[in-house]
Amino acid sequence: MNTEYQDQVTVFKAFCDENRLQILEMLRSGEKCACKLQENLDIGQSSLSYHMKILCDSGVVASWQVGKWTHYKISEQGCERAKQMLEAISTTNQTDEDTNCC
Amino acid sequence: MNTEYQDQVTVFKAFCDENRLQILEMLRSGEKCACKLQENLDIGQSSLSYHMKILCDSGVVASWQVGKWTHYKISEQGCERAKQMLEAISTTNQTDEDTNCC
DNA sequence: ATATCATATCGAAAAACTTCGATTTGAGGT
DNA sequence: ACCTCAAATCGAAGTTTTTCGATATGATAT
Repeated sequence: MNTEYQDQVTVFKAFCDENRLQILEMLRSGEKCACKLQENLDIGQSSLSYHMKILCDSGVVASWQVGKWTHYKISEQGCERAKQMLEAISTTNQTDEDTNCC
Repeated sequence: MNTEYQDQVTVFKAFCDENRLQILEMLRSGEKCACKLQENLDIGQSSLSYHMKILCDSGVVASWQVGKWTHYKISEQGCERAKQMLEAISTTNQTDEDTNCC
């Protein structure tokens, strides 16, 4: 039961940090490699790597290697999954509108 | 610049905790008062109150008083706002697809 | 093979989040 | 006015997240 929600936590955690949101905004304009992302952020290299891992784990960002460099882009598929999750969470299914407890 | 993202963090934080996701699932079937929510959760009264505050601050949940009791329900408006945010975050606007740095 | 460079990982410190029990607040009931 | 009960707030403890500097890994170039 608890593990059921763990998936959703992993996804939405992507959007719960200002640095990650800034990274996502940068990726909106097209794929980027880590060094490019680093330029506009006020964090160290290891911190960026940490955030990119969280973003990739969420599925919202995809990465691939090109030589020494790691490239990142927004994953359409991952975003679609996030949207579906949000839709599922927020859609009411009024089964007991009348069952008031107090 | 930082405050721009703070809004989004506040919204998505609602979905980043298993207890809060469980609360949201309970609210999907209709409005509930705190005591009803408490029954199905393994946390104390003050912790529930803490989570409800985060949910209400996000806008995803709305609350109102009925006598001594506080009632909660999913806010259609708040959910719509969250969806729009997610849409905005994940929609690519390919302005520099060619600008590869490395 | 050695050196170099980009990124990932590690370990520890700092910051933020979550939890609890105790107290406060605020609405009703007597 | 006083008591009771539901929920909010407080302060402290426990847990998780984020950060950094140092080191490891892995690919390329010399």
